[in-house]
Formats: sequence, C-alpha cells, structure tokens
Amino acid sequence: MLSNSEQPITNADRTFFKLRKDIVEGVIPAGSKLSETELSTKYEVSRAVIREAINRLATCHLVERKANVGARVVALSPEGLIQLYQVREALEGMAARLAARYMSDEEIGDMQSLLDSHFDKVKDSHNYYQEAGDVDFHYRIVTGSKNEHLISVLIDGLYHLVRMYRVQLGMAGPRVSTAFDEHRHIVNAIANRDEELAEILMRRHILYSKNNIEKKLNHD
Amino acid sequence: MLSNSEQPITNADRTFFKLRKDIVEGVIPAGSKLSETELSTKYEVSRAVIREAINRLATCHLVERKANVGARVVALSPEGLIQLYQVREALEGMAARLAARYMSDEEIGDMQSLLDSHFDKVKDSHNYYQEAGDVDFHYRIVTGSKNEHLISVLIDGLYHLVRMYRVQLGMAGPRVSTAFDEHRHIVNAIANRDEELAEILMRRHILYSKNNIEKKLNHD
DNA sequence: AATGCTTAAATTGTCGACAAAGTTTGTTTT
DNA sequence: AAAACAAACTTTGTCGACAATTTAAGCATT
Repeated sequence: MLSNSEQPITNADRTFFKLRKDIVEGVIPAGSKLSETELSTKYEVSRAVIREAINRLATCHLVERKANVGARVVALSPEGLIQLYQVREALEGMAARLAARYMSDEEIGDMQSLLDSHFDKVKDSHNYYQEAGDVDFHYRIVTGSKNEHLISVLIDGLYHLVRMYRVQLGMAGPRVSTAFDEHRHIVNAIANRDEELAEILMRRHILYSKNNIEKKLNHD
Repeated sequence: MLSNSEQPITNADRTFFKLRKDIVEGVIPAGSKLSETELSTKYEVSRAVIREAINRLATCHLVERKANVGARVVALSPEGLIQLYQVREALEGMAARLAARYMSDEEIGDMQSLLDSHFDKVKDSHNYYQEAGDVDFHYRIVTGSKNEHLISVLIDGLYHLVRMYRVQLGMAGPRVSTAFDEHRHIVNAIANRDEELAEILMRRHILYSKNNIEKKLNHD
C-alpha cells in the first residue's frame, strides 16, 4: 500500500487518514455504522473518495463491510484483543529475528542511543515512555526486518488497531519501567546478532504486554 | 475483507476475482502496467469498478500503486520470495500452535481422514498432492487457528502470491511425498495438543518448502 | 546533436446522477 | 393482535463526464 509515503498526496489519502484517526481515537464510536452520504457531507468530499477510504479501512480491519448493506466500525472485544496479540507475537517475533540478521551496525547504534535518551526521560515523568518511546522502539525493529510484508501488515494495519484498543480503554499503564528493561534486553540480543534470543524475548515482551492490557479490559 | 464469503456478490467482486486470477496465472504478465481505461474495456465494466478491484489487489500485494501514476503488477524476485516465506513461517507457525489449542476433536479427525484419503492418491499419481492436497491442508490449519487476522492475511493475501510464484515458475516439484510426511507429523502434534511441537514442525516444513522453491528459482 | 522549455496527449483523480439492492413503513389478511 | 405482503424510502453499486496531474512530443536554444 503506502508504508513509506505517509504524506497524503490525493484527496482520498487525506480523507483516509482523517477517518482512520477519528476511528482510532473514538470520535467515531466503535461499532457504529458508516453512512457514505453522511460522511461525504461531513468531510466535504464526494462519495467516491469516501468509498475508497472506507475500502482501505476495511483492509486494515478497522471497519467491516457487507455488500449492499454498508460498513461498520469494528467492535472492541476481549477475543479481538487476544487475536490481535497472537498475530503480533508471531510477526514481531519474526521481525526481531530478522532485525538481528539484517539491521546495520549503525541502525543498531542509533536504536541504542535512542533507548538511552528515553531512559533519561523515564526517570522524571514516568508516563512519557508509554506513548512515544514504545511506539518508536517497535517501529525500528519492524522496519529493521527489511521485510515489506511484515512492515505493511504491522505498521499500516495492526498497530492502528492496537492503538485503538489503547486509546479507547484508557491505557497509561504502570508497565512503563519494566517494558523499558525488556526493550533493553531485546536490543542487546540484536546487537549480539542472536536471532534466536531476539525472537524469544520479543515474543515474551508482547505476551506480557497482552496480559497487561487484558487485565484492564476484564476489570471493567 | 471477505475471507469467508468467497462467492462474488457485486460486479466489483467478480472483476476483482477475474483480475486476481489472470495476474496469478500470468495472463497479465508480472511487472506489467495496469491501465484503468484499457482494463475497463477488456473486462466490460466501468472504470470505477476497475479502480476498486485494483485497490483491493494492492492490499494483497499483487499490484503496486503510485498516486497519479498508476498500478503495476508486482515483479517476482528471489528477495520477494524469501520475504514471503519469512512471513509464512511466522504466521503459519502460530496458526499451527493455535490450531493445536482451538481445533475441535471433530475437526482434527476430519483432517486426519483427509490426509488418509490423500495418501491413497499419492501412491498412484505422484503429482496429485502438490496442488489440491497441500493447499487443502494448509487452509485447514489456518482456519483452525480461529484467528481472523491470521486467516485473512494468509488466505486472502499471501497464499495468492505464493501461488503466483508456483504457477509462474512452473513448480510441480518432487517434494510431494516428503511434504506429505511432514503434514502427517504436524497433524499428529495437533492431535496430541502439543502446541510447541506443532509450531516448530510447521515452521520447519515451511523452511523446507522455501528452500525447495528457492533452488528452482536460482537455477534458471 | 544534446539540452531545456512549451505545448499536446494520455492517464489518473474526483464528481454528480442514475440503477439496483436493502430497509422501513403502512396496509391488508388471517 | 400478529403475520405477511406491498409500496415508499434510504443506502449502496455503477456509470459517464469533467478536472488535475503526469507523460510524451515538438520546438527552440545553445
């Protein structure tokens, strides 16, 4: 799809990004119906570009479309979250393995210094790392795999769903510092070119992450 | 997307399936440009449905689209094949793990008898299993994972690319009987509810499969 | 002859209108 | 009053035309 060129070119691009943002952040509620005519007036574009945007959202699994009926925003559920993290575990585990194989020494160095700079900020404001830092770390691993499929499925697809769960369930989580340590260990494994360990640690990291969010979800 | 409802409803569905078929089977050559107007006359539909079909193909990674420029059929390359199988290894490994966890006893029984019936046909015509049997086996594992993301990424996406490589590189491979044995072992692990082993065996199976195709590809 | 600019052709992006399918409402029938 | 049918309405699917952008061609210039 796009993956790299994240700057919108066409009108459909812009509308797609806006719609995705509004869905992820809950401006358009989960489970609600998406009327093409309604959206076309709201976002001030023709129905054609709305249709294209909705189609793209459907491939991201952010909306579900039925022929001759319409599209609905996906509903958030415990099962959906579990399935999401099952796939993340598989894909990001492999991404970590491939990152250990293919990332350049320079890229690894950048990532290490990135973690260092994050570490300083973690000391002060404890909830900084969660948003920016965590996202940044995972992005680098995934792109470091140099695998187009991995990159597009995760970055263009699953990550937006993950963020949707995080945002709409109000995650600020106390898992900040422990997650940080896990990131350190993963980077070390990659720096040592230990593919096996990198994959194992990443899978475990995501499992922990899942358990953390799952706890919150079942607690309400 | 669709995943389940594989019977086309709308005109865009039909065109999407036709186009996909023609691309996978090489009727439309790999790397060639897709002109919207040209295709709209060829398939006797309006440009709008061609556009929608092309957009869907883009999310399957069967074509690549650039804004204001157009779409091209993806090119087959050794790197592309390797990346494809890296993702398959991760996803289908996880699928096997989840199949061992979630498949019902009945589903497992069906799969075992399916392998039995295939075994008879393998004895006679040695190249039967490759097409129908192999596909059937992997489909059952993937759907057995009960994971929507896994199912859609693999069945709606990657498998068509895999088939494109197979068809266009003329694979009939002598790996028939060995692959069959590997399938047996995987099913056994699933029947024993041994998640760990099921994943390991599936990953190994796909690695072998990759090496087999890779050999052919580098040999020309 | 090669390079750069200008203009023409072709292709993609966007739009509004019409056709088809689904949904709702109101009426009739049991 | 409940169920079944029919008509009106709403929503999606499809189409042809126009606008914007890219590509190609032609011309002028060095």
